[in-house]
Amino acid sequence: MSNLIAVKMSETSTSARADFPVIDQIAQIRLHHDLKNSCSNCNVREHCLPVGLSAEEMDRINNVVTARHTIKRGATLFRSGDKFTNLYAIRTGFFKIRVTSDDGREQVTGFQMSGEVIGLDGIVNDHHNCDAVALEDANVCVLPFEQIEKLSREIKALQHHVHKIMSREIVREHGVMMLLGSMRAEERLAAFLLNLVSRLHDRGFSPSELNLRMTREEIGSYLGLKLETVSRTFSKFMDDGLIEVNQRHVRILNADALSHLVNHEKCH
Amino acid sequence: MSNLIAVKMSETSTSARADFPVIDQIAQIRLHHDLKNSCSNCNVREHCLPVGLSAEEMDRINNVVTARHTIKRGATLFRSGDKFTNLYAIRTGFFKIRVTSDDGREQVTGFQMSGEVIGLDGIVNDHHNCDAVALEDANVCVLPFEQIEKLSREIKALQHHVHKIMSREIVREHGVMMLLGSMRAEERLAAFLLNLVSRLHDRGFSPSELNLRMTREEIGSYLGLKLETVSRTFSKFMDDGLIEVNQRHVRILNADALSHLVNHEKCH
DNA sequence: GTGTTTTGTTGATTTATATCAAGCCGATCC
DNA sequence: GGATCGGCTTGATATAAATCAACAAAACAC
Repeated sequence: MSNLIAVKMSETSTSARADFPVIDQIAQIRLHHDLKNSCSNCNVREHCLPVGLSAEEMDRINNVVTARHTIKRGATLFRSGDKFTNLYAIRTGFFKIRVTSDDGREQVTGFQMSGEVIGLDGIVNDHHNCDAVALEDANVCVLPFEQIEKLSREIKALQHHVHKIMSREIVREHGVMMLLGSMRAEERLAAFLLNLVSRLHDRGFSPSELNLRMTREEIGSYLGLKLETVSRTFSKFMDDGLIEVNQRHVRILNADALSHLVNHEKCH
Repeated sequence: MSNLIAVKMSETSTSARADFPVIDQIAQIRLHHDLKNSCSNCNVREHCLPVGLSAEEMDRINNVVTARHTIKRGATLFRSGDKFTNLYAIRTGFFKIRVTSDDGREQVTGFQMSGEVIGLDGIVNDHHNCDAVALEDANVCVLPFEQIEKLSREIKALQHHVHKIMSREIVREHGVMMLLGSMRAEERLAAFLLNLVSRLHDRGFSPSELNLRMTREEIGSYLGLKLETVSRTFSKFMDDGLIEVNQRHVRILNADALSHLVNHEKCH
């Protein structure tokens, strides 16, 4: 009980500094399904789990999560070609997902944060087709996919939740395709910042401040731009008073203007 | 029985002219689950359905497909905002899938053909987030999603197949993001042509000839290019002897060179 | 069949972004 | 504390693709 309160307080304090919570450094742990580690007490459960589960259903799902992994900054959780066996629910930390073409070109396809589930790409061919690289020390729940499928056959709400997670990813990628296919550099960066800050806000962080976990080059890869263009566009947004940038710390001063940039194609 | 033979013969002949089969024009039909219309006799079943189903399982899945729609060229099967209730398996015909931004910009996110399942985008919010527009007269099986979910809980192979279809879409979109984010115009068009012709080949059509069902503008939207650039790139490929273009008919003369273009970033 | 619209091609020019290059800043390491 | 290195910024220049424009060729309508 006191544990629960401590977690909530630490949430508040980290939220105030517009940053991610610091996590402990245990390399890998087998769970003993104590209160502290159960899904029902996890502060990202509203992202990973369906709502309205019975206590019994919650318990069964909890039993599927038999392990957690801690991934150090810079390490990969899985990489292209790896055999697919698990999905991973991010508890804490921040990942980039990237695909690599035959000739070695890299493309970042997403930045994923706590509460998000990664690894769905592996289902179709039983092997992953992308790499998941931790951009800060991270902690993930290991979800053996066969067990998820088994339980999905028994718990309707879980089944639908899994479908929603996959559909959400498809819709998200539609948005990225729109961004890459028909937006200009400023629009892309504005959309990127607004998306990030909104997702962080959902998780109790500041609606106007964020700490970027990725380099300009990684942002560029995601947005289909070169790092110099990303840097220049940040500078332009600063000059225009839309944001304040200090290294990787960004404060959004005029979200409306950014949003207007995204939604209203500049007239020529 | 004679019906089956007729279908196979028509397949062969259409395949020979590197084109899609012409379809009948019934606006909408309720199925009577006769032999002719059953999934087990459908010539795209290997795409829509899992392999190794028992006769009883096949029959139960067949009963989910209670309707078909015929969509005329230019008509939409579903559009953004529509309530989501069904997935659609394309029997014949060709669709473009497009998303539209708030300010009216369109982005084609995919071109889907027979055997492919569309509508997955609608699951997450109970509403579709994109439009499916027929680029030629089309015929689709209507798959009420609730029933798909119900049957998926009972037939393990169907459940996994649904998951694979969604995962395949995620992986496909990764590829498009790579294309849009890090390839140049020639590479994009080469990748597009090779992808199209390969999917057509899977369906029994020519491995080197295809009839484009979309305009240069639609290709451009998909590839993040303007129609003039698409046209010029076609011309360049012709000049280089890689392809032969007559209107919308394309013959691939040097697939290796196209493939080399995609996989080997041009040195500067 | 003729007129009209849509679609596609090609050329001239502009422009957004990439590329090349230099220097700066902050972190890390002896 | 100074040296080193990765990450970032900014300027000058190059370039791929967009834009503007004219026209040709199909497709469609009546």
